[in-house]
Parts: sequence; C-alpha cells; structure tokens
Amino acid sequence: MRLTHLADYAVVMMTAAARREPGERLSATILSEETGVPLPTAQKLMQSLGRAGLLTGQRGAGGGYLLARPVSEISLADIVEAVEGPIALTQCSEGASDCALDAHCKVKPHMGLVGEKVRGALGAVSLKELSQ
Amino acid sequence: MRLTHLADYAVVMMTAAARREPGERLSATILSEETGVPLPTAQKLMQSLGRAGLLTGQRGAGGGYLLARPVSEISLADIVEAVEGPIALTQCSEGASDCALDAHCKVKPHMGLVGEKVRGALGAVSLKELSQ
DNA sequence: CGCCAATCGGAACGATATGGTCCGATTTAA
DNA sequence: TTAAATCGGACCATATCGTTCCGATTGGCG
Repeated sequence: MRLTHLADYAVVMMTAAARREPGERLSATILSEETGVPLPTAQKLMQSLGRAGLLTGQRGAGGGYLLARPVSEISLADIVEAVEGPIALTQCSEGASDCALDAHCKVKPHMGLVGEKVRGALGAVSLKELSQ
Repeated sequence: MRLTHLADYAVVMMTAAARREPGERLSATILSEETGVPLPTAQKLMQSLGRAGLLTGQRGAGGGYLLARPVSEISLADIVEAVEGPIALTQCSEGASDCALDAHCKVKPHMGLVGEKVRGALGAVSLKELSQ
C-alpha cells in the first residue's frame, strides 16, 4: 500500500505547478529545479501526465506545459492513476485474471468494492488542498 | 496503489481460515490445499501473520494455527500491515526521510493525513465481511 | 528561409525488492 | 526414547521499478 516513487514525484511536481500563476508556461527544466526531481525523470513524468490529460504540452521554442484543468478539479487520484495506472487493490479487480487462485477465490467480489473506497479517499483530495 | 501478491494471498488464506470452525487447528498444509497457495509460500505468510499477532501458532505434531481474535475484530488493514508493513503512502510519512526531495518538499505534511484516510478505508472492512 | 530551442517518444541499463524454495530448530504424540 | 509433523529463519532467482540516455518532431525567431 505505498505509492511508487514516480507517483510520489508526480504529486510533488504537480503541486509545484499549482503554486504558479495560472496560464504560465512551465518547462520540465524549471519544475525539475524547483522540486529537486532529476530532469530526465521529470520529463518522463510530464509525458505521462500529459497523456492522462492533466497537462497540455506546447511544443517548440518557448513551449511548455499548462495545467489542463483548474486546480480544484484535479484530484490526487487523477495524478496517481496517470503514473501508476488504474487504482485497484488486485489485478483481478480489472479484467485480466491470470491469477493461480482465481478458480476458487471467494474474496474476489469484495475486492472491487474495497478498491472503490480507497479510490474515493484519494479522489476527495484536490490539488488545490495539496498545494497549500 | 496495488496490494503485493503476498498480501493478496494472505487475505485469501485468512478468509479461508475464518470460514472454519472457531477453535479448529489449522495447518499451513491444509490452508495451502484449500486456497491453492503454494505450501512454502503459505508457511512464510502464516509466520508473518503470527508475528503480527493475528494468528497463534502451536508447535509439534498435531499442532497448527488459531485465529488470535474473533473474525469481527480483524480488519483488512491488519492483514495488509502484517505482510507489507505499515500502511503509508510515502516512506516519509513514517520516520525515515532519506528522500532526495525532503528539503523543500511542501507536500509532506499532507501525505500523513491522506494515508490515514486510506488506512481507515481498509480498517473499516472486517474479516467477517470478507469471509462471506 | 534556415537555425535553434524545447517537447515528445522509445529503448536500454541498473537497482531494489518481491516471490518462491529450502533446510534447520522445536515440540508433541506414540 | 523415538520419530513425525510442525514452526521459524536464511537463501537465491526473478520481475518490476526507477533512472538515464538518445533520436525524432514541432514551433518560434533571427
């Protein structure tokens, strides 16, 4: 039940971005310096965040990233899922069930529900709160 | 935000144990056969669960394990923590802070709170519910 | 029109820790 | 006293995570 390092870094970077003026262009370089996250890693993370629709990238000289949504409409769950993939306690909670115990597993139906609760806890925390 | 395989197995085994008669001696062999978890792995898990105080072990021939508490007083959080260690989103939430970003990390104070919420969600689910 | 700045995407490497297995120590029953 | 059956800890293979680097693409600027 831990966040991966990458997800943790992503949260730190997003909060750093949230503290900036809305509309300001943010490069991976700047956020890297501000947060202490190594530049190559920061680049990779912003790619993931962009693919997930949390950031919009602007290419070319003077380009950079922008928050795709207001800070109050981005949740901790969004950030985590952008980096780690869907939040689910077990992989059988979502499609693929290549689990050896799948045949006579009597816990499976409960896990989906519990996962929802956890996701709810993370979804209730907005980037706005985290950046303060 | 996923459970490790071992934690998942532990939950399956504990629910299997919960479905048995209270007071019945449970060997690792039996639970292994019943759940499909490989025997050596099952042994290792029951050790962890014993150390955590969820199971009490009885050595010698005809020995076995017993649930240390009633099923309604064992939560999903207890099982997960027995195998994975304390539930916390980041390692800085608990003592050791050998994190490169620790110096100017402005998110740290929030993480402890969020971790509590997640733990609450898992703590609200009892073994009694899971075993049904 | 050509150059430069900065992002995007993928591939490859190394480290950590998970997952699985084995063997020794201990205890009770016969 | 013997022996079977269990708990308990140590060990090794493996997979995923984390990190880094490089090339391709795009848009602004001189």
